Amino acid sequence: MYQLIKKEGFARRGHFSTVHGDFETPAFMNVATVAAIKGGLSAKDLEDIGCQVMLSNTYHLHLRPGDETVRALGGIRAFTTWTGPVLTDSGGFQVFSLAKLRKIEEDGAYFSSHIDGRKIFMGPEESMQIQSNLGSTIAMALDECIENPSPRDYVERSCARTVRWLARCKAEMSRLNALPGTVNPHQLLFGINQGGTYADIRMQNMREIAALDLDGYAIGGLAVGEPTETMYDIISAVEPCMPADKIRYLMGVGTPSNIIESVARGVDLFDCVMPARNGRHGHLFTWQGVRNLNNAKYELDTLPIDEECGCPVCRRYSRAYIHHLFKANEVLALRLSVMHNLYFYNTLLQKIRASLDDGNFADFRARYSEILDRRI
RNA sequence: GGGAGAGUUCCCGAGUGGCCAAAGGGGACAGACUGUAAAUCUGCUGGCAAUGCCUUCGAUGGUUCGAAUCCAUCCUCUCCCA
Repeated sequence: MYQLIKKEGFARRGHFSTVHGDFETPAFMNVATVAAIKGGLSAKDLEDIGCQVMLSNTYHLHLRPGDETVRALGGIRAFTTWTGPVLTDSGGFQVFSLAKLRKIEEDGAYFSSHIDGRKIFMGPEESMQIQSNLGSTIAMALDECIENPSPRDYVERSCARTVRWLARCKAEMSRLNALPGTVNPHQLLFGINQGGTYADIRMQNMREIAALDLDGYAIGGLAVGEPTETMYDIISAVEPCMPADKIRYLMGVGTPSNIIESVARGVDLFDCVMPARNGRHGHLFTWQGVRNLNNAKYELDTLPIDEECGCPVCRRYSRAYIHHLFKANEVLALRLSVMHNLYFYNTLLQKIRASLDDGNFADFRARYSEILDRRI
């Protein structure tokens, strides 16, 4: 499934093959939490902006429209018409982000639905069953994403429980894949490394889950409160413990610079809401840095968002026009901005891959890592 | 011609003697956002040598220790009756 093509330092150029199509790594997954990219983008739009993998969410789709409904409609891919690979997150991040609405016990997490308040239970088996119904290419194990910083004893107990959950996820996934009528009988399962900001816990946890021989491994629980340098240090500490022949996914990260720096530390796969959310809020990523198109200085600016960008938005519209759309509160502002930002992220990863192919990733990193996050 | 009412800081609008540089919206300006409870949230919006001072609530004059608030006149606008 994962094939390592080439290395430059710790950075890895690879290829990942699935029953729903292959993708090149390092790769960025475009986040469609509720089976739609917020801001008004469709599966067709994803094709137009260079998306390789779409990501959706177990918790959200379980609540609405319901995973049984998605299954009845042929699975998430048929439902959305996205024909490529799909990764579904397990609901583990909602254990973190909906902390005020949930309670964690050994069997799983109890939520109060953020939509109508009704009680939801999601344990490892339930998460796997929902993801099986969604029929994604890759399912994520149910974990607890712990906020940083957290007390060491809590992190140790939480990690131990997440490992127990992981074993249950693996068993349940095997059972579900073997059932007749399963939407995707070849559904893959990725495990998730946790351990907060404690390098030794992280490393020990990584060795434990590596022993389960899963289809891929994620680093979770980063970019949730700790300083960026701490995040980089944790990645570097965990990396030697990760199986070299398995894909590595850094969950929920990050800024363009975070991605370049994480590739440099051995990460293959990313996802982040930032390009979509910040785009909706007027922040546009460019090869010179980040522009806030809400700013008054763009009122009469006839240039495209990014003169170096070849996206459908930059080929046609001016900063002044999109600035106006934001001021006028038009949904087109969101759509155009998210489209540009996702194109930028997908292109960023494409350029990273090209630089690895050419053996000059170090040059690429030196040129862009600093400037892409700065505000202009 | 007769009667009633209204004019507040960029806009709408609250405020009827001190706690008022003046509530609350809107707009403007700026910031945040990292496995999406987010088309959201936060800050700011008279001036200054700034724990204070100055200018400001249609205009002018007055009452008062003190006026956006009370009185007089004027200006402008709205509504009703002729």
